[in-house]
Amino acid sequence: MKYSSSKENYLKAIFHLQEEDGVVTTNALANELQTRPASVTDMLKKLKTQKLLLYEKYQGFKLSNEGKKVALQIVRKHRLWEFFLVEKLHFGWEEVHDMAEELEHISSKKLIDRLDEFLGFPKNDPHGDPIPDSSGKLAMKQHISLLDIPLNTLAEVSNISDQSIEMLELLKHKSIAIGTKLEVKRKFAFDNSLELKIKNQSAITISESVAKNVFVII
Amino acid sequence: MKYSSSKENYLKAIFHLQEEDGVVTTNALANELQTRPASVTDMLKKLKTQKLLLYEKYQGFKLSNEGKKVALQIVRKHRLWEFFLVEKLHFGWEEVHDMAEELEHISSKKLIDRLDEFLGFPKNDPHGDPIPDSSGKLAMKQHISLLDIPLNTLAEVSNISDQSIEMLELLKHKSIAIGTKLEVKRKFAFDNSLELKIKNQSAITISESVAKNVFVII
DNA sequence: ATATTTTTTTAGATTTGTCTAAATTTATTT
DNA sequence: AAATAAATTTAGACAAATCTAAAAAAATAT
Repeated sequence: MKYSSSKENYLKAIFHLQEEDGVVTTNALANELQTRPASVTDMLKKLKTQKLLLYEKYQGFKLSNEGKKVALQIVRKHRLWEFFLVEKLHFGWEEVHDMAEELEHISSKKLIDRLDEFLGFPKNDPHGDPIPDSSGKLAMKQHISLLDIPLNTLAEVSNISDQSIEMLELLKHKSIAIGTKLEVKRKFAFDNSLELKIKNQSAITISESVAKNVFVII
Repeated sequence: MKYSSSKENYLKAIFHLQEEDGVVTTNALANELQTRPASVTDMLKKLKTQKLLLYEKYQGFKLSNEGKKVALQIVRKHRLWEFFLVEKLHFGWEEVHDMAEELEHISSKKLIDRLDEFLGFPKNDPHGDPIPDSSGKLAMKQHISLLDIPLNTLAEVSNISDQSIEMLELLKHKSIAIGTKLEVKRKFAFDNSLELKIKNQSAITISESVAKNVFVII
């Protein structure tokens, strides 16, 4: 079955919001997709007709199994293309998102499976997010917030949950990226700010609000 | 400026028909795009409004300079993606067309220039068609002797330099004519004879003295 | 528990690209 | 040169995805 780019975008957005907040609302979805609530309602009805969504008006909605399957294939495509753009075409991981938004709608499954093979079956995309396998299975791995790791323990940045331009700009300035190895040296109780040490660099400080969006594996 | 996939398809189709036949007709274009003449007329008006096409009703049409420029960028994208699919993802050159039809509408110019670089600035796509450079310049097809083309590369017979009755009789027997598409499968060092494969036919052998008079474009 | 606010949905319009059927223009025949 | 045929265009309709404005339902506050 093939779906329009627009439908695919809805499915992906619902999938992400569902993961994050458990429940998805019409307004939240409209906000995520930069559109109007009325447009969302229109599309929800279409997705229901195609059995991609379980939806009763005013009663909320969530993806059907089929809808989840389609969403995972799009997530897979998005993340593999991002990996390709960074690893092979040498883009920075902060500039690939928009290109991947387009590439994720290329339909051929054979193409994406070949791309996966060409890239060496990567487990995570350049932002640290896991890449679903060919059958759509998503490996869960535990990302821990910087706030929750013990002092003086080497940790590797695996994921940035807030990927706003502003956040990325700040992290770039502090030399923090996916894969950066660091240790938390001090925690200040007053404002929950952290002092970090990155190998071969001088100590830096980040606020609680930044730290809670930086996830690591230890 | 960004154009819809549909507009891009029209521009590309007009470009190709223009190359081939000099003049393009509404019917020919409808046939090429598998659509109806009425739909073509509708689109021609839109393309004119956007100054991509010079068009006066009932008087025929052709691409403006701007339209040609856009068409060449799409051709560039199509051929680079085909090259990528064959060289990097190991698809056969006969199975990549539909995928490239989708990929050619990915908008980022930076992406396609990086891809070009990644691929080593190839001059021709897997079908032998020339790839426009970053500025949209299209290298003129050169006529090369069959003796000088690489193995397993699709070539189209463009010229026969010796047009004696004897030569033409021989070529007729071998089913070789202007426009015939073939590949050189083997070169025998002993007598420089060649083994050729024409689509849908069994392999044939020709001598060096015949081959040097058959020119092709790749 | 009623009033108010917020969220969601409906009704009707708009844009893009397509279609069919009919009209018009151009080309071809006799 | 008039008649016929072919090519092209117009008129009016439709589907997909979106929008605005208004109505309906649910949530919240007094």
